Amino acid sequence: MIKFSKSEKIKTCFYQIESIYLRKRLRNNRTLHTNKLFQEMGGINIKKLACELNLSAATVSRALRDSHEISSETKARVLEMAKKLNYEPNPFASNLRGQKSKTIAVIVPEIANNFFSLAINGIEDVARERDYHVLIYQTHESSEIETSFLMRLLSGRVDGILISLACETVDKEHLRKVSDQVPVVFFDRVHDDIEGVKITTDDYESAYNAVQHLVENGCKKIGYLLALNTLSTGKKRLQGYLDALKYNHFPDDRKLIVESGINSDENYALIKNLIAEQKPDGILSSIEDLAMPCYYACKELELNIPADLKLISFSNLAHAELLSPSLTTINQPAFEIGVEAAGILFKIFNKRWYEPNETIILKSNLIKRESTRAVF
Amino acid sequence: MIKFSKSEKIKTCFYQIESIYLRKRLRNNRTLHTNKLFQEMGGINIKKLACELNLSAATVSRALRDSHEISSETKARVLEMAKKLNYEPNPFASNLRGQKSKTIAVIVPEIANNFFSLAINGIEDVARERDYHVLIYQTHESSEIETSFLMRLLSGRVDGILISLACETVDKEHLRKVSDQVPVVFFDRVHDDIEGVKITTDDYESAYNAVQHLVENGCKKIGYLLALNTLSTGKKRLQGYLDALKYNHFPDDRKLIVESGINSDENYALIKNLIAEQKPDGILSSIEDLAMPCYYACKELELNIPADLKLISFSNLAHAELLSPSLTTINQPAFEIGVEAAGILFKIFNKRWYEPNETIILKSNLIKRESTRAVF
DNA sequence: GTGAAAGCGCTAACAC
DNA sequence: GTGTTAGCGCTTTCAC
Repeated sequence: MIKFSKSEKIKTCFYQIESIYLRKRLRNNRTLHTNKLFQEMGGINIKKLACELNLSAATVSRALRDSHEISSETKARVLEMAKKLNYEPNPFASNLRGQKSKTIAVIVPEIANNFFSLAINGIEDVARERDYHVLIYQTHESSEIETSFLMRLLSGRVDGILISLACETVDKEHLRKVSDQVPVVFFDRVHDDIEGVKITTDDYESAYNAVQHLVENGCKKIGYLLALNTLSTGKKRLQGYLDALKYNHFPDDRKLIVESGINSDENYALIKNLIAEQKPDGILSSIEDLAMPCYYACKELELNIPADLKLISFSNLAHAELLSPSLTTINQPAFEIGVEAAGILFKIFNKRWYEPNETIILKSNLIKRESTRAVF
Repeated sequence: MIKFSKSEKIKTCFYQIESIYLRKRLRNNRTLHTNKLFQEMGGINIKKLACELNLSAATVSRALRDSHEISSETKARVLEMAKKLNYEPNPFASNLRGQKSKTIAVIVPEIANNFFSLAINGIEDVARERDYHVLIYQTHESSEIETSFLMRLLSGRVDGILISLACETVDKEHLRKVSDQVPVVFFDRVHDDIEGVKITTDDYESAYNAVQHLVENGCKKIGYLLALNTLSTGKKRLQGYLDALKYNHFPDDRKLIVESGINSDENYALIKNLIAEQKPDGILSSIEDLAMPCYYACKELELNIPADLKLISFSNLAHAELLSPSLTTINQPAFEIGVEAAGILFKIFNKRWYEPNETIILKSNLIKRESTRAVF
């Protein structure tokens, strides 16, 4: 038996692989695949690993997946060599074979948003625990982009999808088509009339309680900054506001409701106009982005928060405490929503989820601060 | 010639595929791959598409890639049918074949951070333009997690990597190994002694100018909240601070430098201690997370910002303006960094980048606000 | 201009 | 306990 030194062994392995190709090339009289030889020389794959160990690829594959058919001695050898050569199985090959991608997709309107980045944080944590990969897509609130992402994900690229819908969403048909083919879990921004598992917060109750909080602290005329109204999420917040007004026998004055415009300049103008014209003494904002302009508008109109106007907003601002004045917020458990949504997706993968149309509702937190303090 | 209705045609196609498998199964006397038939009936693939069009898979493939060999009439037919059947090529198959994944990875310490979420926003925008997918990983500042992500990406899962290093990073060896095999672009949190393309901001100048700004507004004793000091990014900020002190003939007092601790409670204690004991009249914070505790500490120590203590911080807080008092910030162009980093990665892909060791420096913006206002 | 067939790297089925 | 082989869906090479 001839003994090889390590480097000689590697060379031998390379020549062995090369000769296979050369033989085939001669046999078929074909040109070699453009960069095949280069690839063979470059990356380390299961064949080379097997060659190095004088084993078959199948055995190596089994050893790496800790199959019971393989002797523990062989397993140890394989694992050691795999580590030494930094071998990582090619995911595309195994995915193609096993029809599993070990990847989930997260589709959100914007990443650079306190709520969504916290939710993604939660999702990524859960995914990492399970050695899953996370693809991120942002729709910028465009239904068209959203649909195109969904269509691109139909091809088996991901095992499941977590989605928070764009405001503009109308195309429910596409959503249904997708969720027929790949598990989808909706979070926060949902549509009640689309079937599926949904994780939301108690939007109705939160809005209702927010109004109650304003009333208790002396508000008589409460405005509402409306957003997400194409989604169930937004509709519930609005309904909570309206029902709370009714409960307090406040008139239902639509002029007190401002609907978010097309950009932040327009929003600012609309909000300033609301405050100047209608003179509300309290405002509930259904999203954080509409609460900030209130601060600026009050500054410009020389109104004092909370003396002249009390403000409360759905928000995941980390530093609401440090605003001037500190902002009373309805704090959604964004991280937990991400964890929960991802957790359910994995349960679906493992066939441990039996409620294809369940809605899980997490509780938001009303954090009372300066902006709604009673002033006598 | 027999004509089929559409549904009959589909059935025929299915039976045709089924019969292929059944024949093989008989021939080989093997059991059918577990879920093969189900798969065949489920997803739409190139074979079924081809079958539907009475073409070969090869022709369909070429038509979809707009090859010049295919007649425009055929192309049109294929495209139409592909659209009708919602056909999306299986990415794992094409990736396996073409050794391209159309995917990039982004590795950051934390997603839920204004700077990183903005950078990811920029990256995602560029990726979407090019029909690339974006994988997200967060290291939570752990070098171990970072290395394990990098190793998992060695297998060809991604065409390139964008990374902002964890503070804890020490394992430069692994980084080198990875960047030998797959293009890597570093952004913001970089190590000068690792080779590679880097996108950073003018950290040294920013810190230097921040100190100058404090001095100009009357500060005589300026503290520094130190972070990222294991990285070049942090070292440059510190050096900027130190050099500016020297320029102003301020003593180089290490007691004025507080190094970020292991958690936010410890940070708060350290910072409060610095302010109480050393009584600085100005503080430069090298990261946003250390600036916020200053507000709380001043509140507790009954010190006024900016009268007793002026504060300036590296930060991408959207609402620095609304803090009380509004915070003077060194604003990094986070979105642009993301765009730039992704842009360079794509240039590398297209072999249009020839500077494997270049550092691109974008300018940060000093935004002067209340927290550093001169008080006389 | 189109079809047949090989092969990307891996793993399941079967053989021994 | 290990080796051989086929095939995941796609693209490319060669044949016509």
